[in-house]
Amino acid sequence: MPVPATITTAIAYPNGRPHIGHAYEHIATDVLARAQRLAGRDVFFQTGTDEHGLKMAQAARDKGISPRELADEMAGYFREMDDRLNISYDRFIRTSEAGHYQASQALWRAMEANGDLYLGRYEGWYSVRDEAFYGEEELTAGEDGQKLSPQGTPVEWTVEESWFFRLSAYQDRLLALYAERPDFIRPESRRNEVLRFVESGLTDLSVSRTSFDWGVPVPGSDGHVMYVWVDALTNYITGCGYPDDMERFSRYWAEGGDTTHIIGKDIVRFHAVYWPAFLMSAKLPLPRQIFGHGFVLNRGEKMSKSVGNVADPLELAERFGVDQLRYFLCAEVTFGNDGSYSPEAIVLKANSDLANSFGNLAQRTLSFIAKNLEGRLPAPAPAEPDEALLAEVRRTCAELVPAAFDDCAISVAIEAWMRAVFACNAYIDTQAPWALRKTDPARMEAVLATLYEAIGQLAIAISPVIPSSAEALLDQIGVPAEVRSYVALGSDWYAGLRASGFILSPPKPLFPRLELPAVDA
RNA sequence: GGCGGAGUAGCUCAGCUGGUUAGAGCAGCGGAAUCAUAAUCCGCGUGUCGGGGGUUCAAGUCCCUCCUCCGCUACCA
Repeated sequence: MPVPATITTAIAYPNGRPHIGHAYEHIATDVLARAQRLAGRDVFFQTGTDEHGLKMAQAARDKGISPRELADEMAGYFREMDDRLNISYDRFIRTSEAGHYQASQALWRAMEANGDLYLGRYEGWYSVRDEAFYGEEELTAGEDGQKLSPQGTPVEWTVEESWFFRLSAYQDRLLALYAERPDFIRPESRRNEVLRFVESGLTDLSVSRTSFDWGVPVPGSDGHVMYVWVDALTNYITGCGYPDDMERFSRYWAEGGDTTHIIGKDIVRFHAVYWPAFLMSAKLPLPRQIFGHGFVLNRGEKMSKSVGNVADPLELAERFGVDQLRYFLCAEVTFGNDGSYSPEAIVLKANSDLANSFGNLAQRTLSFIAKNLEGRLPAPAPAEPDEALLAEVRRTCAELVPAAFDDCAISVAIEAWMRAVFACNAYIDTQAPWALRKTDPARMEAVLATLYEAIGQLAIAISPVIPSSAEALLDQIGVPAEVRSYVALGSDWYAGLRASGFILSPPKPLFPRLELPAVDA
């Protein structure tokens, strides 16, 4: 029995509404989680929102509401996005939950007990108006010689009492970890950056703030709240039961367990350096892998509010379809690299792969059966080409695709799947059942039976990416729920289904062809 | 500045530790077929593998150098 798999997105910082980048991360993670479930794993998939910190406090103040009110509102948008995009999370965690405060404080105490926390002073250029510290190199000089923040507000040298985490003590252990487990940080390029960063020397980390109070209180230290990353990272173990439900914890956050954090490349350091150091300090197990994915760019350009090219994922889903959007992002973007999106690209990809290749394969096969056999399932009589096709499809669906998903190589899995779809279309053209209809009805049935089975396998294989479409197709062709998994792909459901007297209803197209968008500026 | 990555067909990219005539998808052109969502199938690429130099029997694949782009270079998250 394989060990349980814990898989997480980063928790989103909800000082604004979700954008396509959040959607991308959640979709990709969902695909990986669904693939693990199909592989028979016990999966715990967590996502959520990271609600503390200065920016949230500021955003709330700007809107004239409390941070908690803002968090409630924003968390709702994120959850709505996840639900709309068919994200199969098991837990949507919010860092403002009471249980999370307990977990964060328990982690804090554990680090403190290990001697890694000490009270010190944080000094730097502080802007009262921004409520933020800035580095010397970020400052500009005003007219009168006054130093100014990047926002143009005056800064002054300020000393603030702060708790520090003895990160410097973990340099060697972290380097040993990276050396021992080359796959701890992926992809390779991110690993190199982290290695270089840690090799260059680590300084202790300021882990508390006194300048605002929207955060988890530091236990036994009035006026201090935890640095937001300390409590944000803790979300992963909160969701696994820490510290109260250690039975659950031992299942989903075990030593030698299989935890994967899917995160954006911009926050790799927090996950690959701070987080394992915190866990080592608290004597808790480490995740197995940190995967830093790339960004989705709008026509090759970074999205920003000021440019006004921020894509609303729900709008895209509404316009093109949830599965079409999911498929596009997974197929078009090599996981780990940046990718580019445009309405034309979505339409092109969805039409060519889903509507024309796979959807039409199903449609032409199923409608042929519905018309010519009145929906009765055709009798198999495997000849060489049939066996060759099924062998290829089975190898793709039961081996290649799951292996690629397991390796977080989402687009590779889809490419393999597409090759099998192409093979089916080539097969149907070569065998030409429409010609066999008059010349050799038995052979025609054998061809159709082969295709029927192949289509079922293909639908199961791709279901993590396009879950609702795959499910609709599998329902349509009567594939029993219990064989819809990678582990059951070898089972002969077709014979049983046929013996049961299943009648195929006339199919309707699975993926409507999308129209190329009118020039939308 | 330091460190790292990338520059391969019109477009998006694959090419692991160097080895047969450099590949895939999309787009384009030609043909076939007509079961199907005018979808499908077959065929078609003389690409200076960013420029230059070098190592080697052999380099997209290693070394040097130059050009361009990107990332990291710690306390906003």
